[in-house]
Amino acid sequence: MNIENAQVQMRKGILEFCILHIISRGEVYASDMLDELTSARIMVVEGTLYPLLTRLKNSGWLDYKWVESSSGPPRKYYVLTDEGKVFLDAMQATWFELADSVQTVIRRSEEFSKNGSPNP
Amino acid sequence: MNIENAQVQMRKGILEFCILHIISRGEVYASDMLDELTSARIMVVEGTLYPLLTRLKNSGWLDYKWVESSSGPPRKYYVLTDEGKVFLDAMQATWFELADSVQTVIRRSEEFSKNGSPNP
DNA sequence: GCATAGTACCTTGCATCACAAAGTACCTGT
DNA sequence: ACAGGTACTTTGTGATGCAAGGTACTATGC
Repeated sequence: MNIENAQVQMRKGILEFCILHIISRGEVYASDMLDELTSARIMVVEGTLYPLLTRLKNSGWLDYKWVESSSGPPRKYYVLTDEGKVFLDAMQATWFELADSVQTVIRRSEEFSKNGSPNP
Repeated sequence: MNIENAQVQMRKGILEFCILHIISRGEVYASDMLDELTSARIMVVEGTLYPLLTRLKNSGWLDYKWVESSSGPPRKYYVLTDEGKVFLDAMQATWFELADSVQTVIRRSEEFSKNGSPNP
């Protein structure tokens, strides 16, 4: 295992959360999402995004409609369903808890290297 | 897919980072790690932890030694190798970047719901 | 018309990994 | 011996990120 692989692992699941967030703002299609994620320095490729969108759709959290484009093939514009909004809220709570837990672990290591074992 | 599954996905890869952090403080064995992770509200079970430790060992980031216990079977006490320390630093940088990227996505959604589209 | 390029969406196959469940081995107390 | 607790291991399953290749539609150039 190398650092690139580890980075990929660390991002798993969080992608889903970020994509739901982006769709929560309004109708978007896949290329919009890729642009937004890229600008937030979260690299995603089509082979990851499309199956993920299909899964979220099949779970009932997304819906989409075909929209004709003036320059190219039609696009799938996605929106969040009401169930999807509930799910997104739950994911956000999970994210904050996780970030806090990781911060706890990091803080303890910092205290340890400053003071020696903080445990009595 | 349900919220439990999504939470599991979100934690993937981050577990590895947290475990390396815990081992970085000094020699510990598996039950120590489980206690520490549980107290940080990161639930892990043996079936996850042991294979992960084996992977990290095989990657050269951990080493261990058998230590006799005064009450029970001998224990494997793990320590970070020099390579492991370098890897942990890289993982930590990745974590902070990822947390920042996610925060960026969340912030944009908040701005959107306050002001409408922030894009000109 | 026809070919080329660009855009958008989809599918296949592979490797990785968390987890549940069952198993192995060691030590202590009775 | 035997039961109970502790510690480490293994097997099988399901989920999923991703690379690579494919399909389909539109516009442009000739």
